[in-house]
Amino acid sequence: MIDELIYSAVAGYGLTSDEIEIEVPKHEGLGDLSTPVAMALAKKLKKAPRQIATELITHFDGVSAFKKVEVAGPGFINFWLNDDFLYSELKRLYDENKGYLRKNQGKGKRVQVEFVSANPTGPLHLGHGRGAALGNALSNLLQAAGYAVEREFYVNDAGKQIFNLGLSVYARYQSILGNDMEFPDDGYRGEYITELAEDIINKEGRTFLNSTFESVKDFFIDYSYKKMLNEIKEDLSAFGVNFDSWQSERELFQLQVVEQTIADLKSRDSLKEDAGALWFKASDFGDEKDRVIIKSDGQYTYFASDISYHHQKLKRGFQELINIWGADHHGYIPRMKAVIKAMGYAPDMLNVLLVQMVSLLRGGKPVSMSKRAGEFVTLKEVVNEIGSDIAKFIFLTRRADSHLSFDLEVVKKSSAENPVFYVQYAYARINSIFNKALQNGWQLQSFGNVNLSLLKLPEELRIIKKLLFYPLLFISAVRLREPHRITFYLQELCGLFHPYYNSVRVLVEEQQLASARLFLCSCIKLVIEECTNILGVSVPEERM
RNA sequence: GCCCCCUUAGCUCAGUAGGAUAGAGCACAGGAUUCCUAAUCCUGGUGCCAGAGGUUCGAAUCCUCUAGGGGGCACCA
Repeated sequence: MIDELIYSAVAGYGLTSDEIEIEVPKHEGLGDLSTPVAMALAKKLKKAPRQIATELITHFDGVSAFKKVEVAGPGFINFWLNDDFLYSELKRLYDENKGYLRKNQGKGKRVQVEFVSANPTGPLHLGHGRGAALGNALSNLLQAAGYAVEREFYVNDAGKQIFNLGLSVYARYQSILGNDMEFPDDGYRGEYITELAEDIINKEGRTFLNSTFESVKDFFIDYSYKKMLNEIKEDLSAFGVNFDSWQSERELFQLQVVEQTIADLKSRDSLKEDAGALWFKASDFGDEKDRVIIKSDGQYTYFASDISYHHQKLKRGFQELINIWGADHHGYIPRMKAVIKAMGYAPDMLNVLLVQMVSLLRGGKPVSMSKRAGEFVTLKEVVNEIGSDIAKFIFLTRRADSHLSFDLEVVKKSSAENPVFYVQYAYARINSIFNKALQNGWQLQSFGNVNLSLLKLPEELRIIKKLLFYPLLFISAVRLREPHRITFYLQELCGLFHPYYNSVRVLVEEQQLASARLFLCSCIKLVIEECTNILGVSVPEERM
């Protein structure tokens, strides 16, 4: 690999490869690759950066990969690659495929990615979809980088929200059957509550008409949340997002995990009693104040089971915990980190990625999304309307931590607003070239002695470099835990392919040249597949 | 009041382990199809990187303050 050549040259200066930045310069006149490492070393060595750079480049004398190595600007080292080197690397890319494209940064490290984890008190909304798309892509990305990834959905099937759900359905049930009762203030009001109530009427009739909620609550609660959870599973599955495990909150109580965690914290002297409640001394571990675990009425807070959930995650042996949360939970991070610290683990084992709000427009007008009021756009509706590929791609063309707004009408109507088509179309075109080639009697074995040095056009060399530099991009996407970088790369790659397709014919008369170009197309196809697999977006085999 | 995030072209957004002349798509205008898919391509220009200070060889990127937008500050979940 190219980066390794550079690493080895600088090795004598006591830098690890992590500290050596390699970048693709913004302008072509500045070389194919570049490193500012001499400038980084300047402080350390107390020497002028250009002087260091001038020394460094002597290491590249006679390295056949480089056509030219130059010191430029304040001390950049710019590299121009030999065409022959590009061709042989491209062959390696084709032969080794994923082995070439991926870098094993994880080395088997066990990472859990917990995402979505929506309360099963209603359907998934669009914001959940963003979390789902991100969690899914991030998991794929880390997996590709050699991490042992487990995807988990935490099911809040205990506590007050579930209770409210059951109560809401109960109230609706009663009122549909003519028993007028006041609807609970903090109840859920969506249409789906009525559907649940009607469901129960269809199955059980008027059985519960004169029962108090207390006497039938288990039935109403369990029926309702299980049904909602099922719908959530179906919606996610339709969205193309799957989990390895679903951790039930209830189970944590039943298996006494919560008690054990509290006992553990007690033994570490991290708890205190005050005003009849049990507190976690979060302020000892960097949080701004202490937090209640058991209320003075004896009830556990939500925080209690969350603590034990994370405790259990750590005990399960994960070396890194990634939580994808809505940005409205950001205030929760310090206390969770405090818990990790209190339990004797490094707080940076917990990595919380915040996903900002999604605001949805329809024809320029905002669509409101309040769950309680029952007016929200569900993930399902959006997926039905625009498809999961478009939805995912839009979510993944933004940084997680930036507010996102998109307009359903715009996204639907104007295909140009859907960059995913641009990518899919490139893929379909490549397939189409191959179909045509096969019809013409061309055979795959032709790659055996393909002569890549026929790929001399500037467009071709540009594409080859783009392909070969994918691993650099991959590394930084993994390091930063930012799948959206893959999305942008993909658009750039296709942005090179389409013009090429338009101006250069692949299946030319001259067999050797056609073969070389087909080879190039094959490599583009491999990389598109790799990227879209990570993003969780489909690519069409055939005509679009 | 305190805390977190955001502010980059008309719009939607990239670019931040400090690096060279800050990018893309859309929108707008004109053009391209005897030929592997026109959901494509080509040609047009746009920036007080919200503002002001600071740190240094170098700042959209780091620090401080200000303004605007969003979110959070429960013995709720």
